[in-house]
Amino acid sequence: MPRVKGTPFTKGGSLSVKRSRAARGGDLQVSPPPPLSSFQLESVALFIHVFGALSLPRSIGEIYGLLFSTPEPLSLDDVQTRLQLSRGSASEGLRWLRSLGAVNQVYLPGIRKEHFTAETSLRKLASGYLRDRIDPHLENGPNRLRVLESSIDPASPSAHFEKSRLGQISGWYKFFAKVLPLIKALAGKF
Amino acid sequence: MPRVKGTPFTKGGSLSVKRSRAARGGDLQVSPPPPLSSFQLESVALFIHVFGALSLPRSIGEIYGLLFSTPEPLSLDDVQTRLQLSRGSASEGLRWLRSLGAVNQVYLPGIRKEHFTAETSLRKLASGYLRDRIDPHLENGPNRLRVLESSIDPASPSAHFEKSRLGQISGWYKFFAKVLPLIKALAGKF
DNA sequence: CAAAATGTTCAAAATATATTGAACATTTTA
DNA sequence: TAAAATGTTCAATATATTTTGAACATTTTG
Repeated sequence: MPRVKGTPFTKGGSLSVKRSRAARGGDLQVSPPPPLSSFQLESVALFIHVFGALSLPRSIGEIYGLLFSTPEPLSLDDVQTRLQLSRGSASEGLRWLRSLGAVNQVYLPGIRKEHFTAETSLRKLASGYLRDRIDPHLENGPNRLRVLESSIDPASPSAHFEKSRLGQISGWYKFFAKVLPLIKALAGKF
Repeated sequence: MPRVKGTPFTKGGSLSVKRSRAARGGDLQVSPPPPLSSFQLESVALFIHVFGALSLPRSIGEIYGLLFSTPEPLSLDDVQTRLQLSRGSASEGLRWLRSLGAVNQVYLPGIRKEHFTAETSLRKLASGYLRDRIDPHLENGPNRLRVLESSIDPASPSAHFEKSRLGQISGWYKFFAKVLPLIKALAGKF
């Protein structure tokens, strides 16, 4: 069930002479956006849910779900029309997914528009996500540890306690340094 | 740097005769909330960041950071006063952390108020987080797979493609079923 | 080159989430 | 039992994030 909310009507409306972007471009048949198959609908719902679990916006889930459930590569306009998203959302969502490596660009000979397909290799998905959303935090780790350490006054009575906490955190970083590569490696087998 | 925003003054103010909640309770000295040490300040900043990476609210990070960096158990009022949080945030934040297992209740003999300390065992932290925020999604997995499968029309020309996608997803679930216990096990060593 | 097609950006609006604080519930004390 | 202490809840408000859409930039076509 994509797009329950949305803005059902715009102010400009029928006054405008030049056709809307959506009405102009893309597929040959114009007005009625091709309805989604039930497999597509279910996939979109599933990925809205999955991406939501990672606190990612609904539109991202919708776009990935659509591409995942569609055999042919789709263009920006296809995505926008079929999901009834705004141009901006479709563009930024696709860009985000691309930068993560969750969506691949496909060049179709003789066709202007860029087309996209879903990347389904778990290895690529996982490593993209970890690279973009987890690793950066870990890279700052040593820095943060140093700052924290320098905030300890060795003369203070709590210095001993604070040092033990510092040790704690540094252990956590080591854990992540060990476990992340392991996850990436395992993901390669799926 | 906790609480940059916040509401610095209230309307009722000095008219009210009965002392404010904060002024009444808790520590012996009344008005000036005990200032945080620099180690505490840095810890709060660190955990706001860490929890933020998991898209969790700032107040949760503040509370955990304070408890983490404080040797003595703190009461709800202590937390509220030192972080300048609202009563509701402190209460709900502590409850959330408790339910996750990230905060332990401590009963101090002869003292009414409940007191809390930070749980620092990575095993407990990780398994609490996974149990509350990840496992539930995986448990729905088989269900979701079944729904998705039943949305495939075997007669349709895309049935073959859709079945392969279904297989893909079921592989992903298997990956998680394999990797999560592994993470929990490894966390035990840190 | 001008017009059309395509893609991106970003300020404003819509939506979602977190925080506040006062009312309420419960327990303890005297 | 009444008053005080403690803790929770939740409607209202504040804050943050997402979405929209029209303006803009860039590329391609004729």
